[in-house]
Amino acid sequence: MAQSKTAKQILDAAEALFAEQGFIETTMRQITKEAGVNLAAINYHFGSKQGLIQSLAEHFLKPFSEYIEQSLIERDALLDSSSLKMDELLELLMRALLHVNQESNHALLMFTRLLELAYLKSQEDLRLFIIGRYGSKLKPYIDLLRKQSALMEDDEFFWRLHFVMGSVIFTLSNYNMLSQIEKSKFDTQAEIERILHRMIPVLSAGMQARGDKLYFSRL
Amino acid sequence: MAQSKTAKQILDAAEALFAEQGFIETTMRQITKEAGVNLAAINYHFGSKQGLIQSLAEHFLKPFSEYIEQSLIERDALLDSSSLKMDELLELLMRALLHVNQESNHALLMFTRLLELAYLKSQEDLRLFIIGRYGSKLKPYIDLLRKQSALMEDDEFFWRLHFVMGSVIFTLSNYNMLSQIEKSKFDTQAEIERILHRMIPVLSAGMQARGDKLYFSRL
DNA sequence: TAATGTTTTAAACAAGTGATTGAATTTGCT
DNA sequence: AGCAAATTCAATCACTTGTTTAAAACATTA
Repeated sequence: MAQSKTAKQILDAAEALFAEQGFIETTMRQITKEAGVNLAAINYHFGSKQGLIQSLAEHFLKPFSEYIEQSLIERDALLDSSSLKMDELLELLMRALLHVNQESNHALLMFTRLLELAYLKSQEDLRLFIIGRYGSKLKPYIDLLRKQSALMEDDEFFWRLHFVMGSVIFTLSNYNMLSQIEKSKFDTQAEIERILHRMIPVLSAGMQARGDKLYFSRL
Repeated sequence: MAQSKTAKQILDAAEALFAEQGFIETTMRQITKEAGVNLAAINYHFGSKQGLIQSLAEHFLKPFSEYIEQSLIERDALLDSSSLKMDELLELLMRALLHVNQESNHALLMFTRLLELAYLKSQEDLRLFIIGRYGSKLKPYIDLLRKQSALMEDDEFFWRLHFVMGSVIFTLSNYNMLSQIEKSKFDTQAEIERILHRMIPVLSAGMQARGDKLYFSRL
């Protein structure tokens, strides 16, 4: 058996709690209580709390990056670099995110928490782990995104990627809390889909916008 | 007794540490050690750690919102709602952020941590405190932003504001860490200024982008 | 069945957290 | 100066964190 019953229960409980509260805020006692297992089970099966997080990280990042890789191959985007326009590239990204979310309805938030942890918090370990493991897999996609963006220098593109990531991560992180306040939980999956789609024309316009040199001298 | 020497030292140390590490990650022992005061001083002068955070919150949010209020008055934007175009509104926002940063070079990051805490973490107390205290002051600015955006429904605008906030918060949160890695700390203030200005055309295009009818039948 | 390896359990550990106390000290005022 | 209020201080409290331990229970297999 590749994965014991207890380990599976821990992963499920941790996924839900991490997605809802974040990694640091979630304690091992919460996880094990929710999972109905002993406190020591996490250390026994995953070595440490960090080990549990990394285990979950692979679980979500792998299908995500593979989905993007596969999509690019299917659509021959790697041969013809102009076959996919900006809107289509972004929609592909959104589809990849939703694909991750199909495994469980917490997956997307878990995924977001991971990036949040890797980029917002000073968690250099996890950050390097993610980049080293999935950076090369995602590079072709980034390259395509670059080609469909407005003409700009490397550092300008670098920062625009941050703007895009910020929008996605921030919005999805917030969605959880906002949905509780608005109590419009009738159809979470469809609602997330709608928000992600709202981003496409906005981010597309942003990436294609001409960088205005006027501002650099004005302030 | 407007502010004792000890309280001032605590505020300075807390500002630097909070900006660098975040609120939860920074302990009272770190702050008091850095400030060269006794551990109990925080509770004596601010009641609690949360009291210290709220005190700092006011210290930064007040000049920020007042700067925006004042700028709108000076430029007669409240009388003529079309006097300021989208780019100018966003530049005004960036100027307000930089204005806050003039008091100290940690101010902008502190400011960002505050919004991060209020929006990303489930800190309902601070969230309501901020909205209740500064929401009404910033409403005129939001209204102007709305008027200069593409025609859209309320919820669409609501989410686009999130996209913008996400870009700003995420990018500024990241800047601190990235600048350490790139060790290009030659001129922090100018570098932040450059990044903020990079956002203007991107965010401007995003807010003015037409919502794609393919995804929404309502608009 | 008996022995062996694996898993679960309750309890405790070590290290941290923010908050509180009461005595010592400093300060401000008449 | 002297007294009262304000402030500082070391010590400690009550509590939480992730982790470890060693015995108990379970599972597997020879």
